[in-house]
Amino acid sequence: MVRWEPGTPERLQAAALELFATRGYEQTTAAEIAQSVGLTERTFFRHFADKREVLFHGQQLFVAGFLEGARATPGDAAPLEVVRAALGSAAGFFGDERRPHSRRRQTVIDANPALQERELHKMVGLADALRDLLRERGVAEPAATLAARVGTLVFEVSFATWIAEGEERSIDTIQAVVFAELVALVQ
Amino acid sequence: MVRWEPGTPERLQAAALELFATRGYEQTTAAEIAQSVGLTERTFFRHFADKREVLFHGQQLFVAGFLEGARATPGDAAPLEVVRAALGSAAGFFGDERRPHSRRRQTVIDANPALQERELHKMVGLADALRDLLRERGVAEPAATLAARVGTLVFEVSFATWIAEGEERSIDTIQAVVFAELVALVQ
DNA sequence: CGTGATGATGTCGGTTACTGACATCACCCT
DNA sequence: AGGGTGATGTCAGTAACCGACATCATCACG
Repeated sequence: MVRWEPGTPERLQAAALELFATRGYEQTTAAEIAQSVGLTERTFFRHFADKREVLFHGQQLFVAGFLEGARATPGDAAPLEVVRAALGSAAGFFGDERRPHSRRRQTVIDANPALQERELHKMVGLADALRDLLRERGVAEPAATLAARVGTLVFEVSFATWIAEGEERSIDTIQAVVFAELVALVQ
Repeated sequence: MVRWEPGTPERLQAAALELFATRGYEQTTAAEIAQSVGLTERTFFRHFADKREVLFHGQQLFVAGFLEGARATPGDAAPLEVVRAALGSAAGFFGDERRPHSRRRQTVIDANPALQERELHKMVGLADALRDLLRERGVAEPAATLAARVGTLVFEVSFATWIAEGEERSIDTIQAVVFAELVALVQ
């Protein structure tokens, strides 16, 4: 018999998603989320810097994968090749079994500007990390920033498509299409 | 003698920028901003939906100009030409006389994640409006979203460069360079 | 010239997000 | 057995907001 159930942040996250999806984000208090898993509000805020963060726990894995893909590329690869590698490696985190959960989560985010702001900020944070990686490889500005931001843009658009009702293609496939569209656009 | 001084939001904005720049954003309360121009906290929140918004008052002019430039383009122009026109027209709002103020404001934003989130959200809102305009002109997805987001990306990067210490080129000039870099990147 | 509508503001009370300080208490190591 | 550790609880406080109601110069209109 353990003193505390393990996986506290995960249980809080699951409870939060459930409550946000049913009652709505603003109609759910942090205290309610905590109580629904037998904890107090204070404990909630020990695990998450703020109420929004509860929906973003676990993203480090995705971010790490994204950057790992970029890093695994040869040191003299063209910026857009590094970006492509990052996208490919990130796609590994979005298998078909994850689609329903991602859909549910995204529905909550799309309904709340406060959560959208946080999501955008995370994406730009990821782009900034990729930009730094490109700079270390000698890519100058503004090319490094442009390449990195284009990478997260392609991901965002692809993810939104992957999530869409009725969509069945893998995110890999979608990313390839979106990337091709972008290249075709810029001529 | 008028009952209320006119330009209440503008006075609040000026006071807020001053206080944010000196004391810091989080160390400044909405009540303090209001008091510094002889008003109450409640009045502050009647003019701004939240504390962050005070720094974004007046952006409608920029947004309107951006979209106006896009709309002024022939109906069969290529997506990227529409985007280019939007950028050119937006540049009109950033003359040299505005540079010191923009710098000061951006310093405050760059120092506060909460303000960065809001700024990003505004940019994506602008991209969404441009995307809708492109869709009305028959541009399909994901090209419409990609073109629109690329437009705000070029603006963001150009603006950041324009703001940089020692930079003296006009934002027009910078935008042309950034745009060219982006085209060169995507080959 | 009175009067009632108007609109920006003030006042007040309440909720909720978040924080610091301190207490608790099962577990683990020695 | 006993002290250290780490996650949690408790409590009090600050500040961002919001709803409801009061105030009061101005102004249109009769």
